[in-house]
Amino acid sequence: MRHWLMKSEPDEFSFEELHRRGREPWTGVRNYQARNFLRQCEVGDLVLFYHSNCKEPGIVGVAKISKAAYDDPTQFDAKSDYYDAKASQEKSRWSCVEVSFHKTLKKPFTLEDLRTDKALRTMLILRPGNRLSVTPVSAQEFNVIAGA
DNA sequence: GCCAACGTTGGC
DNA sequence: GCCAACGTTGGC
Repeated sequence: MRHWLMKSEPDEFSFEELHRRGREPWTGVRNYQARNFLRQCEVGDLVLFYHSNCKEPGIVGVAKISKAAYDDPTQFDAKSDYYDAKASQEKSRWSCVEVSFHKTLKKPFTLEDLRTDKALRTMLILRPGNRLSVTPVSAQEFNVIAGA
């Protein structure tokens, strides 16, 4: 089993919203590196859910991959913000997964906490200019943040 | 709203 | 294939 970190702007889609809905297709990823990570996701993998672009950026909960990668339907939808004119049903460019609510952290693990913890120095999310919305996380890093 | 650090696009 | 221009992300 692998572990991941996924970013979302709470104004767009928050962890609380995922809690209410139970499960949600993770669509709209339009970066090749992030897409390739999505394609490596397997059912049962655990996901750190990170809130970005907000008052207190950080990890607020854990989600679980409930469906492995499939063609992101928003790429074919001309009305979608994520429409990609260069994609077609025959030539899909983008993938999505489905995530499910797993658990809420008792206390958010803030960006400041991430930077302070020596065991987390190597996390991709902390690299300057890292803007990937999906990144792999080691089991050790995962456990530091979300407990055993 | 600013700006650094990217990724993408397209002319050549 | 190079690279300048442009767009986006995300912390502050």
